[in-house]
Amino acid sequence: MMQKNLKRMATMQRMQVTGLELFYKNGYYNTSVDDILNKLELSKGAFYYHYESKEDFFIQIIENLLVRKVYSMLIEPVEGHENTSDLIMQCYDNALETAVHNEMDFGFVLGNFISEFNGRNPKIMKHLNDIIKIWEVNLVSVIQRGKFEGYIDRHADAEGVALFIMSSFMGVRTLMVETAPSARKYRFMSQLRLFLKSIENKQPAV
Amino acid sequence: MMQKNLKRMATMQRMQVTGLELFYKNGYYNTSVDDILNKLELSKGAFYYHYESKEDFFIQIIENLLVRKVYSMLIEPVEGHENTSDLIMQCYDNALETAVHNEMDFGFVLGNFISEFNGRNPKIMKHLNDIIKIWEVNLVSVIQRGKFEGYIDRHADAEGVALFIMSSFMGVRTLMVETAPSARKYRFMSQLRLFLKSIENKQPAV
DNA sequence: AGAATGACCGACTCGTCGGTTTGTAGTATT
DNA sequence: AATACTACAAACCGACGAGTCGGTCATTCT
Repeated sequence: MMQKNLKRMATMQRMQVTGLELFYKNGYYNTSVDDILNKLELSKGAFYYHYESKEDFFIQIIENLLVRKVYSMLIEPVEGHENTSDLIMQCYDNALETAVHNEMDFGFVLGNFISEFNGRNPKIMKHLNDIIKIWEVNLVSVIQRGKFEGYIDRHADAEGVALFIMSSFMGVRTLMVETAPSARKYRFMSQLRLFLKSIENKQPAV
Repeated sequence: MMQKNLKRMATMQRMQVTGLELFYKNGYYNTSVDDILNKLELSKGAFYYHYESKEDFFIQIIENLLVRKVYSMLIEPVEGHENTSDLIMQCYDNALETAVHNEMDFGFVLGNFISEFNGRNPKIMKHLNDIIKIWEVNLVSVIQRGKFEGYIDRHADAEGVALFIMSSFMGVRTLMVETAPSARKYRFMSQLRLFLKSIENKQPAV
């Protein structure tokens, strides 16, 4: 009976992975359940045996895949105890690198879905916003800690800095989709570095 | 015979204005031609008398409405000869204010459509990208001029700064859609001010 | 007045998509 | 061996949406 459950979960997992891939590529409303099923060579019956609806399916994708990916790509990497702005730089440099190679980076996936569901599906929006909040809260606390540990200027506004970083990151991803992603990444990172330098603590505790 | 043309253009204009409104609110693929027609109390026949297809209709909206709005909201306001960063601040402060009141601001409209059409409709993407390019080229040249006129540090990377401003603006609009738009606008503008201060010319020519 | 044309109506086609229902091969249970 | 349940398959339903088409009616031209 553990075997049973394993099979069930394997199929659901396959559906979710392919689902996220297609939803990301074509948009949620532009991807039919059949598109996903065809790719997996499964039938409608299989889908509605495991999920209540397309919406339910998508929410499970958010909870199972999106949340974890955002965690591992945008949250965990900045949680070390080294110099705060170095950590942030490395994290976002890395995240943008996946974008250059046209892979899914999950900060952008998030931004895409938010603009797709905003004002259209409050239920899904709530789940997406929860992820944004987790990201934001974490970034704020990382910056706060940077202040305590002497890396960041004590006068810096942690909420403001976090918002600015998140905004510029999500925005540059939109601008990288068509034109010279690699050059734009480089330019963007240079400016982000300047910005982070400007809020570093000038008289670090020795 | 001029009367004729006037009637034609009036109807087409009404369709486009309502079309943009609904496309913005619900997305392009999520808005049916009938939705627009019902709101205007017009029929399918009227629509396909004036436009070849839904796509043709949308492209005309871009050329007639979007381009001009971006011009008047994001390009013209920064073209004065006062202090460059002041002009930029005022322009984006103003653009975000419309966002706070849930109106259409056209930087965001642009970002929304880009993420909706990216990878799905190359033809429309081309038109949207053209607007982005116009915006970018203009912002770069404004910063260049700011350097010549002594407002901006000569060592600043104009392309980088422009990209950073555009990115952060488009990004913060996404983050303003659900949570505390007014507070986020304030925080964002503070950080933008800091960033612009950091590239101002420290020894202005007297 | 009669013909032509511009602007529009509304019914219809044809395809798509979310969701339902019925059936069934394999596996586990009793 | 009979039963029941899991994990699907396949056919189907109703809606909705883009685009078509024959027709209408007022205005303009001749």
